[in-house]
Amino acid sequence: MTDGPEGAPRRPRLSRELVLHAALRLVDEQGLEALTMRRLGQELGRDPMALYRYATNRAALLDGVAELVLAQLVISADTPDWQEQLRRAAHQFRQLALAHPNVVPLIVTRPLATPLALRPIGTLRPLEQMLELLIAAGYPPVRALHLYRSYWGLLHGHVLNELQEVVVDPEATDALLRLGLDRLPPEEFPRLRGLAKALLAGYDGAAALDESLDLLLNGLQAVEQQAPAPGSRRRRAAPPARR
Amino acid sequence: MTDGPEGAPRRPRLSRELVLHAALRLVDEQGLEALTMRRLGQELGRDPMALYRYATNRAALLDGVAELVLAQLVISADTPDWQEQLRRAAHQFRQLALAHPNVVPLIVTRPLATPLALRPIGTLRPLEQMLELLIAAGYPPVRALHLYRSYWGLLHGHVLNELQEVVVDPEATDALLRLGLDRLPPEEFPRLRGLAKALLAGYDGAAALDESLDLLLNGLQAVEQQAPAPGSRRRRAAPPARR
DNA sequence: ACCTGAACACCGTTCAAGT
DNA sequence: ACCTGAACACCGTTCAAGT
Repeated sequence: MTDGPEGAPRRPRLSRELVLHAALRLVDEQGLEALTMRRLGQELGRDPMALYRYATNRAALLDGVAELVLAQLVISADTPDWQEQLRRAAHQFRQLALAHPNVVPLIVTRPLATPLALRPIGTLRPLEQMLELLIAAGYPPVRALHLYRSYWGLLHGHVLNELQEVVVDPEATDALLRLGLDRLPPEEFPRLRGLAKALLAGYDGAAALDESLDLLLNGLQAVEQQAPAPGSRRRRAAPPARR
Repeated sequence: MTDGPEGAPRRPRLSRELVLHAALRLVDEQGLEALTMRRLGQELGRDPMALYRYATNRAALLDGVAELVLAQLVISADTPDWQEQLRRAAHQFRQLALAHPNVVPLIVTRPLATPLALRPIGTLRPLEQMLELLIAAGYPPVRALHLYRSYWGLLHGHVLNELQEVVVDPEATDALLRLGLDRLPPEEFPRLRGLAKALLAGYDGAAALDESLDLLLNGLQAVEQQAPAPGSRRRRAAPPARR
């Protein structure tokens, strides 16, 4: 830690944290494919082989980056209003995705490669916290698990949707979009072409996320009313703050 | 088929279709990272450089593979019951995902790299068809677009969820899962550890998808009832065939 | 004009050789 | 015992040299 009294400059002692933060920076700034052992080593002023002390693999490096972002998500269970808590976590997740768009493919995709119990611990913590939250709200554990899956699927689906709307150069959007649409045969794509204006208008991601959450929470409530209700105060699911 | 009267064996004339089908097979059988220009060339008995006639890029190859799968999805608009149609398309999409799990990362991820109007045409066709379907059902075009996004996000979220549950070796699942769960500190992960049985029990993907669709369609109906309704017959959104 | 394949500038990872 | 870096077996893509 003391970095060595007269250690070479720009060569702080490595650590897993330091390596992963450098990896995240590389991904944020230059995209996923810029994250190679060799470039990361160079970024840190080390022999690329040194990195294998902190990640057994390039795959482990990717997992680590995803974990670094996901671990910032906190779902606290010690709150009276669990629905509001889910809503806040959802918007927090959305902000993380917008802040690290290049990491989103990792977040949604890496779990496909690893059985749940073997995933990086930082990605399991939000799951545990959400289970705790829902169980504290009165849901039986198995039902809490199901609800967690719906919620998580919703979040993944949403950010994938929203990030598709982001265009690198908003200046060129108009021309680019029209160019692209003009490429489509009019007789086969009348509807899509007709929606050019709406597509250009873009997408209010926060509002769309709230709408999806409304659906989920309202749907839950509907189910509760005709089935054994999961305790906790009965409360409208509609969000308090709409735009 | 005829393979050329006396063409060299194993060297049928190339075409974009043939190249992409070979690429898909490679991905299905050996995973995404097995799809390289060189291995694909070898698979086809050609110089890898020959492939550049049919795909300008490895990225274009990836897009082509995703398109090949997605283009199998058909949303026909000429049916009386549009909700049932959405439901069928959703299950069709699920089946495609299960049939080509290695392609799913491409399907959910590649659109992030390309503006909508410039995507492979085969991936835009389902969008156009769904817009047609919803507009025929009475939705204003812009609303149809929003609904499409929710629906699409739901599908992506669902298959990502479901594919996480697939375990390569179901024989070893039990041991592996317990091993993994035991790795987690009990005091920090009591809920997750307590759900071991439920996690082992697996996941009824078709049922979960239907539940999500119920939520979406019921939620839609709820909105309609308090806003200008989108024409078309009023009908319960609950699915006809449940398990 | 078209096609081929040598060459370039990279990769991840292993492992022998050094200390 | 630890670390280093040479070496291996790959990559995608360019482009000059052939036809």
